[in-house]
Amino acid sequence: MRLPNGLQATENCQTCDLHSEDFFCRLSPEASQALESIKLTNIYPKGAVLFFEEQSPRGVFMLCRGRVKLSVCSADGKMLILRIAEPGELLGLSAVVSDRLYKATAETLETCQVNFIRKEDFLSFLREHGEACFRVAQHLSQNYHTAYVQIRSLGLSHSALEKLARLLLDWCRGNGTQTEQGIRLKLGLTHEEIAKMIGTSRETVSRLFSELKGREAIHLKGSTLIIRDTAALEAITN
Amino acid sequence: MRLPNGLQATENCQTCDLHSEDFFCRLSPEASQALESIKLTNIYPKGAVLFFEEQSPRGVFMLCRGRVKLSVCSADGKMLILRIAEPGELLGLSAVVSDRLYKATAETLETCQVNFIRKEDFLSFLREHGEACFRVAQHLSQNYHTAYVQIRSLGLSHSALEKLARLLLDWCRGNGTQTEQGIRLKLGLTHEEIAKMIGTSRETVSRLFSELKGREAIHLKGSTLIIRDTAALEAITN
DNA sequence: AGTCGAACGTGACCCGTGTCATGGCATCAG
DNA sequence: CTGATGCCATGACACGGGTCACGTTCGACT
Repeated sequence: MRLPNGLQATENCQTCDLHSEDFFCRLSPEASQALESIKLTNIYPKGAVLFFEEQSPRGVFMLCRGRVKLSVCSADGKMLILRIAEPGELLGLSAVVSDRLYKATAETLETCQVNFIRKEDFLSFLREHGEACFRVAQHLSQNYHTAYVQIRSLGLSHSALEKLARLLLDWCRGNGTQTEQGIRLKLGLTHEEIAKMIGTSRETVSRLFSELKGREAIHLKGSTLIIRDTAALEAITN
Repeated sequence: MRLPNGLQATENCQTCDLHSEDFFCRLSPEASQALESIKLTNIYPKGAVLFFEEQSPRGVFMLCRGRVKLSVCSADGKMLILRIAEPGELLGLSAVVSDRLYKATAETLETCQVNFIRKEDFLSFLREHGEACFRVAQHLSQNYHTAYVQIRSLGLSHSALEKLARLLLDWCRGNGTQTEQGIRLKLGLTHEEIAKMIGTSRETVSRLFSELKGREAIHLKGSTLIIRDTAALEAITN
């Protein structure tokens, strides 16, 4: 199960499947309680925007249920998706901590449960709870790491095929389920969105999927994708 | 002046020109003293490697004097420069905080003075000093921000020219000095290294500089570059 | 069933740039 | 002076992939 209920999150993190970097987990009872008292729980429908790029930060958003798309946009309308945030993540964290503008736009991909904490409340919470502060640092480290992975993908790839292969292998680790035919995973994104994740065009993504199908490396049926030949993908990424 | 002496760094930060995100500044006397007692000062010659990509972290490096190149390398030898670290930065921070491997290689570009702090010492220092912990979070935020800028540059640019223009404008903000002919800045990197910063080839960088000279946007004499037409560069970046 | 819009597939064309190759121009050691 | 080395400049060429165009498939709704 995903995080079952925001209000109980701090008590039952042993039983939920959130990653260990989840901010809720393993806080002391006092810190947990302080956090409880300053957070505001909201439900957002699909397509809602939590915050916009270049907006001045109002606070941080703890994602409890649902996925959120984080993207940036250039002046001429070209868009790049930074990542898809999963439950357990703290969005807008670096903007609040370093008192800068939000650097990305956060849009829900499905119905989401979100706990909002006002900037001032969050900062004074951090000032009083050193342990939480350390967890924030770890969370930021994690963000930095995913940014680094994307930089590698964008900057070191020789072709769009290589970037796509990297992305698919990444998804395997996160959401893949092993079957006898290969690793199966549900891709909840359109070709258009995949294109925006690897900085290429929709048409190219279509063509690359065709190519990988031709090479028998993958198999597509509807929105379920089966990776038949992991080694082939790894060979592409060198 | 740059950070004049590692041992006095915490006392005279008011007078040094390090950025406000500098980790040394504005710690309480107790925290400063604790930091003093666990740091080890070293001098490295040009070309020395502080740590390698994929190495397990030994500690963090406070850069006091000199510049350090942070780069990543793909399996087939292609290299990408993440950024050039300036005095005041804490290198290897995210690896130590989140207990992962170093994600980049750090190589000195010139003679550098560096304070090293062992991982265990640094973590227990953070545990005992909440204020330092918050500064670490801010520092990581800053790192995340520069990573984000690079992602924008790599992912949203339509051409190598656009990426180069972005890089030059970036340098203007950091190291540029206004003159009557335009903004002058010393480029301490070879074309090869510039190419590795924007993910292109050395030849392309040469060609692009020629093109910008032809457009009268810049002027090159030796290693000093004069930006004659900032607006032209901004137009390129949209 | 039919209709409509969103998402996907694929061909044609052409610009940008990676790669290879060659040569100029510094600095430095012998 | 001469050769070596590192850095920069520039031409030729091939190819990846962005863009435009059009057709197909799929699911949602009436």
